[in-house]
Amino acid sequence: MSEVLPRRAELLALHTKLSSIGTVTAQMSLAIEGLPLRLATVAKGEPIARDGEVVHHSCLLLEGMLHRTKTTANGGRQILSIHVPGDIPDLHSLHLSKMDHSLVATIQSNVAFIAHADIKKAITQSPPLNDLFWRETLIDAASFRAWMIMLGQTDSMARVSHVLCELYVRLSMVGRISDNGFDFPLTQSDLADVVGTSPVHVNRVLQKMRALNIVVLEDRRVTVPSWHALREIAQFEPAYLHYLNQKAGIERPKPQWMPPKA
Amino acid sequence: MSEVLPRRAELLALHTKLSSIGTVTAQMSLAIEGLPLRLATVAKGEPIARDGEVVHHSCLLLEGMLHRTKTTANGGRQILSIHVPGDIPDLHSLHLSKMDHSLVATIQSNVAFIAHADIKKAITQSPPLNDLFWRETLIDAASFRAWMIMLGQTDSMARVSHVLCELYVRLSMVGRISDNGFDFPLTQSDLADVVGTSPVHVNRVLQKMRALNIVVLEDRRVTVPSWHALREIAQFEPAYLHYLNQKAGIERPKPQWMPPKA
DNA sequence: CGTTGCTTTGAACTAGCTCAAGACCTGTGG
DNA sequence: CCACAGGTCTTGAGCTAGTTCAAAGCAACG
Repeated sequence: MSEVLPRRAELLALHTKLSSIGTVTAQMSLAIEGLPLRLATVAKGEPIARDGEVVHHSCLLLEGMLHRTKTTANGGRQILSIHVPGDIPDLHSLHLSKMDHSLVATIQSNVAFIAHADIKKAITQSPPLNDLFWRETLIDAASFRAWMIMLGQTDSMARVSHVLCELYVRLSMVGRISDNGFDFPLTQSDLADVVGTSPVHVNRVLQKMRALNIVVLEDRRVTVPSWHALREIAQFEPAYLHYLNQKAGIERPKPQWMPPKA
Repeated sequence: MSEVLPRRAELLALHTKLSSIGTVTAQMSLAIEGLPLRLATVAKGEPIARDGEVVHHSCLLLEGMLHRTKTTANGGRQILSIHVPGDIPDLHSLHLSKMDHSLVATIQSNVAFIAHADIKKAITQSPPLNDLFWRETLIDAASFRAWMIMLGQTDSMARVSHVLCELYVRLSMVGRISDNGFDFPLTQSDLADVVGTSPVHVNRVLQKMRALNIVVLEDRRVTVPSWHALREIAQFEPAYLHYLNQKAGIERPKPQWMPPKA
């Protein structure tokens, strides 16, 4: 991908992610290396940032899965996004420090907290890094737009397919796809709160997709026997993810990078 | 709002908008003043930027209304956002130059195009302006999240209410509310593509709301007899708009600023 | 006046919901 | 080793919010 790999192993996923959406020069790499990290492990279900809270750091996901969620006054819950290693799901808090939703660990995850002050110092020193981080938050927004379209315009099968397609592509960029599938820790109820339907209905949709051999969700793992069919049902067009590698996600996405064995 | 008013009349709405979401110093004001503008009038229905196109300028809305829209492969259409004077709806194209949706004039509108190169120069010279523009795009994203919640979790009456609440608040910030209402150029079909239901159903919802005297949409104009009731139905919480004036939108929002008579 | 675009109405239909119960699995404590 | 509790998945059956199709009413405009 890029010439300069980070010395710190924790930063590999971030580096891969940033390289997939922009150019990471040696100088930018250096600026990133210099960021003071506070490593932490977050247990499944634990909040990292709460709705309404004012935060002074952002959170880089190293390993595991996070999601953003908002509970409505009527007891509903909408999951707003799902995050994979290399993501900084609350980077927006840099300029919007009061959270308007919660960030939660989907499974036990390793994260690195980075103080806003340190990020600001780094991006002031490196304008290209400022722009790349900004771009990252803009792609985030593009993803919201894609989810709005899925929620507003498509039926439940297409919605489920869209979410799985997007995850497949994003996980493949950071080398988390194996055997045509990936670990998927959400319950069917959680998935219902992603796609805006009832858990019962999600169950029936998943059964149908399983029967059609399009996608199999079993034992917290998604297997995709037919990428073509899945993509077709979702009408999935990965352009909105704005990866530099144009072809990413149109054919069955190949893992772009392999994580080193622990 | 702020001490320093722009000398150029075109920039009033922008200045008001920026002041409502952040601090605009004299120096920032100067940097904005220096931006070369290309003024233009766009006819109703005309695209300003097309899905898939690569753009090299952004568009400041001076007067009128714009909306972002995406047409799906199955012939569906989702309206992603509605824009009021002072907005720069495609500011994101600064770092995401390939459009993943279209920007269209809802009615005949006056706009000012600003070249990306000029914006980049201005925000490089003024880091606070960089941050304020970034913040603007982040609030945009927050709005998408709010719409996702409305689409995923609420019934059609709440959806319609939400959209009207948000518009009411945002228009009030730039002084476009009069007689407890505002001009609303969307047809019922357009509104259906905002809230993700059929036009027929929007019609019935509007009739019900009219009967309950919550909101009256007639002759391209929205009148809100009961802000309290409207807000209640939408469960509208304007915190996500991240206005500095905390109270904006909780009580019936007062026009924050009055446009000068032409 | 005739066309065009928007709104309104009716009536049949359906995707997805709710409620409720049973099956299954995993971990915990006795 | 068993029993039980709690979470998840599955199934059935009746219900409802919203859809589709088609037609009619109503402006505004040339």
